[in-house]
Amino acid sequence: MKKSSSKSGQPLLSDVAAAAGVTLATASRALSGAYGVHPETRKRVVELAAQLNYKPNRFARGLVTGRSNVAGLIVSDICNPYFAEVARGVEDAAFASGLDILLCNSDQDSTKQMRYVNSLMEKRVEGIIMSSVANLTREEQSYIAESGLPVVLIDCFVKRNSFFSTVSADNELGGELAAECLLAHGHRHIVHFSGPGKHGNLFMRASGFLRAVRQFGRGAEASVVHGAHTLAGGYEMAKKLFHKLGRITAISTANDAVAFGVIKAAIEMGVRIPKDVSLIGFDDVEVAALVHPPLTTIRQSKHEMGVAAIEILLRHSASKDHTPEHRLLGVTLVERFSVSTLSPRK
Amino acid sequence: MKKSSSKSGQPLLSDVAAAAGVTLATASRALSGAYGVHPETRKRVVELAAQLNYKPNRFARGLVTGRSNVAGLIVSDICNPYFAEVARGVEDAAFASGLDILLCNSDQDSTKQMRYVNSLMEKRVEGIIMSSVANLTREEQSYIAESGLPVVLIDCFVKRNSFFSTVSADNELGGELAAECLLAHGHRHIVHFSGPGKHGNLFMRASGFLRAVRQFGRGAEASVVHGAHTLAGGYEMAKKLFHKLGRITAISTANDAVAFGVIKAAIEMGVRIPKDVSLIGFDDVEVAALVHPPLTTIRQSKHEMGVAAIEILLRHSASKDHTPEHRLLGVTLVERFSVSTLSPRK
DNA sequence: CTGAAAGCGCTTACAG
DNA sequence: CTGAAAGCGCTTACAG
Repeated sequence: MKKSSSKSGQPLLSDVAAAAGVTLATASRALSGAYGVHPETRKRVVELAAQLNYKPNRFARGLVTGRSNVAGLIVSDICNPYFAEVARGVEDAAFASGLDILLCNSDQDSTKQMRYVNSLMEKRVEGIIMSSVANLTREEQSYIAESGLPVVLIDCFVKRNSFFSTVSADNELGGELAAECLLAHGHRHIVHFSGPGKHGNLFMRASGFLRAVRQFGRGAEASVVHGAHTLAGGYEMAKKLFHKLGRITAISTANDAVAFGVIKAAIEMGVRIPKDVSLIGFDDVEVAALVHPPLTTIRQSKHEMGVAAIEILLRHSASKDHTPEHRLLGVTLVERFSVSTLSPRK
Repeated sequence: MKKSSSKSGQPLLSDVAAAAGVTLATASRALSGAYGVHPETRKRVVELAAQLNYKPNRFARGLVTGRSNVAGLIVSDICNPYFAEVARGVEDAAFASGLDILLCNSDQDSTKQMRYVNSLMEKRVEGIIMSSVANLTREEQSYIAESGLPVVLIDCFVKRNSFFSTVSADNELGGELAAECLLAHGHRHIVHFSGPGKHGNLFMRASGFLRAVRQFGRGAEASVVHGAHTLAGGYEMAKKLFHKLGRITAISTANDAVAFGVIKAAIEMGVRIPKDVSLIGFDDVEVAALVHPPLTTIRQSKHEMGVAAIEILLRHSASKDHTPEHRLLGVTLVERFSVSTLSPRK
């Protein structure tokens, strides 16, 4: 007697039920671990399923349960080590809970991002984690919020956000720490390379930075330059600056990627760090310790942030209560060799 | 009249059909772009669907079509920039074709990897792309092959592979290029830091390397050290080596991550690169240009490899012919500042 | 503890 | 060009 199976050739639950001499219902219950199945029966079904290489069709299951066991993760660009580390945290926590992750690169492009959001909704994901995404318009926010899908934003400030959970580093404090470090080393003419004007969390870093200079700088001067918050952006900003450094002795950057761009420009133009200018980054990405020179920077807990995001997502997808939850994670200064000490009266 | 909708609150195709005054079948055809729908009708249906925020339930569609429009991507660790760049290529090509990507980190752990494979199969993915995965046993290979799922391996050598498509860099040539570079700079006592013994593509690099030394080295000596092919592995191997450098003047590594580990150890132990030892990597990851010193390395086309993998995957998932296809991509030497020239008779 | 049956929300022959 | 109906492969009340 030939075994019946789907047109795809895959064995079906009915195949294992038949083999075990029970009905579909019992086979289903045995496999799902539900109560009310005789241990013997369960054992037989489970064994047969394994033997036949039975794989439940998730479409069918999803159609009735409404659950996908998949979460969406939208990052700007997985090639940026910062996002890679966050993604790893997300993925580790997800794996531990039996969730799979759909990866999306937005490139900070809001059209692309909304295409992904819609695609994720069609796939009935359990929720969406967005890390430093393109700015959502008010309409997009409510569009997503109304869908009822749990959303958690990682290190992504949204104005008047009443919809989404967030997990962030303490960006303002980080900015302050960076400023204090530079000040403590005697720098009094400082530039902060920030992201594009409206980028929320980078704005927090800049404002923490400026506030600390104003507060503790005893007249030290700090200015902010806006650019892309990428390696390329840092490269551009640094090229321009290096042509006329003037009295500037130190650069603080919105993130390590920008700092790497500064380093690249410095190598090309023969500017020595930290002899000619000091440099401090933000993120403490793994390679920060390996660049030339090893980068002094502000560390944030990227892996933990990913893990926290999954925790919140899971809690929300399990209940109907989606009250936003906000988590703020600490930051610390890690000193390496890109900041030099200036003699008091330069 | 209240609109009927699913228990999840999402509007259904029947809602838009009703609103448009047509049947389910027509609504479905209008939305799917199939032939045989009056333009006017289609227009009406499409507009209503948009207006109602209708999102097709992919479970239902998948159940009948058998297609998911999702591909699986298994990498060792997305935090390794090499995999991040490959993943980006995969993702870009996938996005262009309307495919979504399920990201899996195997950590080179074959249990974890097989758990992922099974999970991907249950989700009826269009195929699986594996990048430098844990070694598959013969049984695992046929298990996967028998499932009929298209698989493409990226830069991952499998012994006597008759099942899976592959896209690889020309690893042997890369090894040769690295050796020739070192030889040309006068080095005659060289160590190659390879991965764990059995790792296929790294083995190719090592053997290309050794062959070139033998062939063109006029008596130069090269030895191979095996370790983890990660930053940590490179760090370990370098620490050990730096304690007794002996006559060694150059190190070649299986990949850039290992080279970064060597750099880390060098910084810690006060070994100067390239003054005390020269160093050449493999991959040409973005940050290779930024480390201390900027790394001379072998470039492979990571993004292109990801794109090629999706191309093959798509072709195979569209037809029933899964004849394995093999693609070999070129490599080039990129010289930076981590290799110094030795005087002839050291 | 097990079975018979309905139903999840679509797509797709088959008629007309 | 459109409709009525079957069916994709499961899970889950509802009975027994």
